[in-house]
Amino acid sequence: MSSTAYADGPDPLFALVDCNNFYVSCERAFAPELNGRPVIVLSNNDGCIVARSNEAKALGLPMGAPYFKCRDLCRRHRVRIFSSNYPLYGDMSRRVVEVLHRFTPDIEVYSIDESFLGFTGTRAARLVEEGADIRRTVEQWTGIPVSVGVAPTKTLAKLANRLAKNHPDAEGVFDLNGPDSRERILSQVAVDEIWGIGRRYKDKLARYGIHTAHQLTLARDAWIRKQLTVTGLRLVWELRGISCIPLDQAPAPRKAIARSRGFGQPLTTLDELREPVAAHVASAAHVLRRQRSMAGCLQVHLETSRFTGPYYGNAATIRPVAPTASTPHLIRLAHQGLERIFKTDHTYRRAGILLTDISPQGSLQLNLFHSGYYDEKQKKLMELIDQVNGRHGRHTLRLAAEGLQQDWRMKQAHLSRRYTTRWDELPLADADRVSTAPEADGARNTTGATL
DNA sequence: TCTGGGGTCCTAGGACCC
DNA sequence: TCTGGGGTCCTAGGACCC
Repeated sequence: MSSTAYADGPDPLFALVDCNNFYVSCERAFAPELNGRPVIVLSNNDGCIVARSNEAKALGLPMGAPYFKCRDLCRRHRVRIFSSNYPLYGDMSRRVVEVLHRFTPDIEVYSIDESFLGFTGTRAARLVEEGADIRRTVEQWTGIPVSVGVAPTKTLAKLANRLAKNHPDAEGVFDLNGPDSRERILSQVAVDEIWGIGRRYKDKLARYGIHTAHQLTLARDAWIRKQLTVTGLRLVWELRGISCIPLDQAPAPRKAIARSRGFGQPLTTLDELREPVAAHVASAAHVLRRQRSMAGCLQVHLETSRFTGPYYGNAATIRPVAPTASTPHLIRLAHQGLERIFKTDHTYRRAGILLTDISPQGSLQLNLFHSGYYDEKQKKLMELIDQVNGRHGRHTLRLAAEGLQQDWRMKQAHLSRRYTTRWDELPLADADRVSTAPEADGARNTTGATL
């Protein structure tokens, strides 16, 4: 991109807005007594640490660590523990994006807690001031603190955002727009802090004596292309200040939709396994229909524990006669696959499904000899189910195959309320003090477990 | 006892064809 | 004796992201 395309002002700029410790901040937004205390959020099944407050980071609790290995440390320091509450985080994320839309229409929602914003023309010139404004507004309106990185490319904006978080005097906004200071800053950034450079590439680059972002920008293009593929070359150009990765405002439909989860307790029989497999299919098929697609291929997989005992894992691939988006059809196929790979005398810990060969609905080549697996009648039925569940909650209508007991459901011992998406779990305002609603349901904690 | 889940893109190599 | 060359499609695996 060159300035000639924007004759009325400076080059376009990107701002990356990233929520600080997002899941922890969501919990804090409804339980202010958690401010200033160490807080962590656990992955599904309360397995690993996936979010930490700054106080928890300071205690040395590592990201991604298995919770059971940190339990003692958490207990000693009275760390507040939460199970992942995705309905809450998803809704808070939507609110943050809504606020961002007040600042620019050019937004790429990159993940649940990050968005790229695009600015051109004269507004780009005062983007640092605007960044401070964005920060104030989002925090005031949603309760979520964010950091803002400003730069001429998305890769540099990612880096600027990291600096905004780590530099105390940055006050949450960091500008990597000036080419002069950039060289000095990049020579203090380790290569694996760059978006797109992971551990493998870090090791590889270290073998050639490249340790900092600045050193990487000095490497020869042909060499980079060979070592890091075209993706890496693009990234290095971006570090040099040349924008190669455009704002992606309308993400393409998914090419694969996966659902897989460890069970809350091990399962051993085929009958028990049918239920989670059916539930995974129902969930993936819902996403499939939401993007108006059909799947031409389905995989089922099944595993014992990777950590204890002899490992067994297997997968089956099944193709419907024609692509379909019908939950009952897909469940039938998944169960066929499950029967093929199931073996007795194993304790299974995880099952999953994968939908691939995804095509848009309506593109089906009609076969004269059958009416197609996803005909109008099927489609109407599925749309009705999706509508009801959209209005009254995800699990209002479900197929018998998904089971009622659902003993395999994941462990969530420290779940907070769904403050923003359930009427019966709303926070209550009590005189001049906002508190959480009294315990209405024994299975849910108001503010997580106290250890 | 207890170790997450869901994606994308790129490349190399094999099969097959002319 | 002498054993081409190029294209396409598919898959597995590697690397990365949050």
